[in-house]
Amino acid sequence: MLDIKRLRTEPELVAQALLRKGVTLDLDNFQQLEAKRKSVQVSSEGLQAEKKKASKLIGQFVAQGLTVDQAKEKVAEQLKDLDQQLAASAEALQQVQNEIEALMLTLPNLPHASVPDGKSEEQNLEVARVGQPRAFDFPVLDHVSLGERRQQLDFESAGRLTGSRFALMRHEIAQMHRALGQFMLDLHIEQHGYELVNVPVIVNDQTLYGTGQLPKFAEDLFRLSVEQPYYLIPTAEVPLTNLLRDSIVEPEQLPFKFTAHSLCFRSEAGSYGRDTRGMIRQHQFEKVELVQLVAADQSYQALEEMTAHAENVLKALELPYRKMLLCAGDMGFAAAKTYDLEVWLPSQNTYREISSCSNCEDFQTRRLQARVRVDGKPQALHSLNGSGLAVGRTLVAVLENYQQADGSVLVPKALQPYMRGVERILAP
RNA sequence: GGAGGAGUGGCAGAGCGGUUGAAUGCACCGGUCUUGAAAACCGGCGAGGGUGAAAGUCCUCCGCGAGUUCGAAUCUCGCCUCCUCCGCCA
Repeated sequence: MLDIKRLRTEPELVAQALLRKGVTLDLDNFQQLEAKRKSVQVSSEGLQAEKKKASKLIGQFVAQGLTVDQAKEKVAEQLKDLDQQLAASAEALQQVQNEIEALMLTLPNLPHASVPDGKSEEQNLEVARVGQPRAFDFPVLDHVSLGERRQQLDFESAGRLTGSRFALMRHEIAQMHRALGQFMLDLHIEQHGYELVNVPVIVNDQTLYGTGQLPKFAEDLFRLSVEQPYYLIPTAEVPLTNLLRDSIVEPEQLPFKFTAHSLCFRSEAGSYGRDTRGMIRQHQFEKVELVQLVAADQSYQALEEMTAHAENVLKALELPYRKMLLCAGDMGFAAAKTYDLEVWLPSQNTYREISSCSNCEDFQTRRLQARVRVDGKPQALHSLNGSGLAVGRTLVAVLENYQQADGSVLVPKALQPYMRGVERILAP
């Protein structure tokens, strides 16, 4: 959530920044609401103060020896009509505040100054290109053909067991998938200094409000049909970032660096017809997530580091990729600055997103009340999240980039220790 | 699932209807003393929000939500979490 104080003090600036994200803020409406809120809140709190005083007065009289009825008699004049006014005033206040809150919840984070203008992914900026796409002297297969040829990728069974956009992996492909997750976790724990966390994949609505998935993006989530407001997580970012909710930490505890390997669930509403073939876009997938909670003045350095941590996975697996700086209009709701990593997919002859690393600044932590004590005063932390990496898409990239003419797939050197030394899978 | 018990500030722990945002201790910060440190002593020390140029001032918060009352940390109801015992279970 945006800082409402900023909206009050520099509304034009905020509106301009929002425009870069493609959001038009009705300033007149906002300022009207604010004016109303101010007057109603001042009078409401004034009435409340009056009532408190009167009640305390009764207490004093009783302490001096009057009976309760006598005491009430003495302040009856003051209390007259107060209740009615107060009730009306409190209700009015609640209503304006609800309206303002509802408005605030729809506003995305502001883009950082270093983020380029742009409406969609066409305006994203390529900032680095690493590795050379391999030249193939045979017709390349996509991962679906590679996997189905040996009955190790089975979308038909998954479709029967559940429905579309689910995958079933077997044997060597299932093993490689598992190995990838373990390999990534170890890298982040041992080389990059992250703490391993095993998170629940079901969370309540409050948690999803904290990171900004609710209320705006409810249709992207799977909600459980139980009495409680329980949802499947769309990413481990949700539980990891919420770990520091309602807490004030000491500066020396920073930075918090969490990693988790989890299942992720997305309803993918509104993406019918996109990436329908294969494992690129699934309702259920695995991801190794990186989350950092850092001091406000450290977050942009942390973003560079965290992106490098994700890149190190691709480098270790020797997968060609490029690093994109997202333009303002293509960024997510909570992000102030985002780098996407896109891996080369030979079958599509293009780069496809495999990681997204964002600095959310204090957009999430403000709601979460995740703070650090600086000079005795609580200050909102900055939160960052990044995929390190999406495991299913990494599997796709390995299968396709390491494929051989006979339909087999070489195992990347770095992955072999995680597959008991196996050097090749899907051999004919 | 059944039966009991408990949720108060960073922690421990009082308060169980009246000027209580909350005693006391520990921790923490500042000071006195000391060559220095420790001890001792003195003082300070929750969060969120409103208003104000500021000093200040006001509101809210004792797990969460309703209710009773002029007044609730204290009473009533519902929910959540944790602990103990029984049952079931991976």
